[in-house]
Amino acid sequence: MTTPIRTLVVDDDFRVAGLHRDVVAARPGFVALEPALSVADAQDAIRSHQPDLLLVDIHLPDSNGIELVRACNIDAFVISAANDAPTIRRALRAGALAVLFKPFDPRLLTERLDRYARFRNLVSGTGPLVQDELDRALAILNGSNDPVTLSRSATEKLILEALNTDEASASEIAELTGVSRATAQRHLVALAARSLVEVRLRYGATGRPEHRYAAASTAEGV
Amino acid sequence: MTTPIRTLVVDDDFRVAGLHRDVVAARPGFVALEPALSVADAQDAIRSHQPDLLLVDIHLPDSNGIELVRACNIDAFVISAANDAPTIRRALRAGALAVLFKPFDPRLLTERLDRYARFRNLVSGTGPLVQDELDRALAILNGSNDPVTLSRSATEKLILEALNTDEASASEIAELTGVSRATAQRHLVALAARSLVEVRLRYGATGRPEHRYAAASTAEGV
DNA sequence: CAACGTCGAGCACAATGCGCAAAACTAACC
DNA sequence: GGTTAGTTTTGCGCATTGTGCTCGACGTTG
Repeated sequence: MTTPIRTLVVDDDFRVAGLHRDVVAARPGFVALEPALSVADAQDAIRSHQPDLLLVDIHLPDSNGIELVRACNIDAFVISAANDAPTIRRALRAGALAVLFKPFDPRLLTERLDRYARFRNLVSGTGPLVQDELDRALAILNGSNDPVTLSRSATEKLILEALNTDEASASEIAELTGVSRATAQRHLVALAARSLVEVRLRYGATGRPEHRYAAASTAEGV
Repeated sequence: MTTPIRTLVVDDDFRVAGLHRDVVAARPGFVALEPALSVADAQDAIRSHQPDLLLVDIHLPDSNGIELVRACNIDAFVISAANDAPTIRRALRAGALAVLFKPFDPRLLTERLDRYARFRNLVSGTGPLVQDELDRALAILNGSNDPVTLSRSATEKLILEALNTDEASASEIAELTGVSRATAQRHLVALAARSLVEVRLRYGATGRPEHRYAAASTAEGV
């Protein structure tokens, strides 16, 4: 497979769109088109550039990303801040090959892109497929073969849940979760490094400034 | 799962439609509607009966089965005599949850129906899904051939009995049962993957958090 | 017979908690 | 203003515990 996969990000949040475009651009075998910030932009870009893959946010200013996916005969991932089951079912029925819940670790997108590339390699021809080949391709896209190295560890999940929508220090999270302060801090620092958590410093008391952590607001702003 | 999955077969070949309807009708948890022989028939049946799942042949006399799948917000399998890769890609982009190549062994349809039922069970709620849950549901639908049988080996039975109503670590279960710690853990992990066992992490001691296992509560029977 | 699945032993290493030193702040003092 | 002391928080190295994996043995099945 020598032809790069042209990928169009469709998201009205300029910063998120840029982040996802950068993830795509960094992937060997992929070419990232300039993101589209609306369905109308996306349709223009689709006409101009014939992308092979769309990364479409559900909530777009002028329409619904799911309808865009349904209407175009292009492979697509749906990206969603909404994670209610009915929305997800609608996305799958519209033809989404994957659904990713914001905010997600960029490595999850990377992994899904790689899976898609392998899937695409198997179904990209013009000749006949046999059932086994198709099943294998779909298993690559959706299978559970890979160990859950890219999903959040149990402790990470616990810490993110403890954060909820509040801001907290590492000590407070430690008390809420039962892990030690040092462990909570280690995880929070790592999550911040991956942009899943935002950090703010609190001054005014004696001693070092306290790091306050909050869940990343990229999803909440949608 | 108490509500049967109403399933509509859409195929212009009366005999094949009847065959597939019979496969569906024979499946516990499924109700087969009277097959539709054209897209127009199908649209009538969809309005009258609100099917949960369509089995749609691509080649229909008055239109294209893929367009029917695309246009309706209903879970669908596509059944196809055509097995060229471009057609398959179109079907997947239209939202087909599975693609089956005619002629196929009825056991393949049976297996795919069962997978769909389990997938549906996981995504049928109205509440939020997390990424892991969605991924697991899709893996069930399309994953490699994990025979997630409900039968239990002797060792599994032994371990479940040792769990009883208590919470225990793999080491503790190993001592109670006489199997090795690694084997106990293997089985407990597999049981957890099948939602028969619940896992909780215990923090506070030096060293990795300890996985504590408990028999799944009866809430899983919903 | 070969193939396959399960098990146990042993090992590497992942992930935790502890203890402590350093960093970084505020308040007090000169 | 600058300097120092006290305090709080961070960050790190180390020891410990638990997990996950490999590989060979063994029993079962075709």
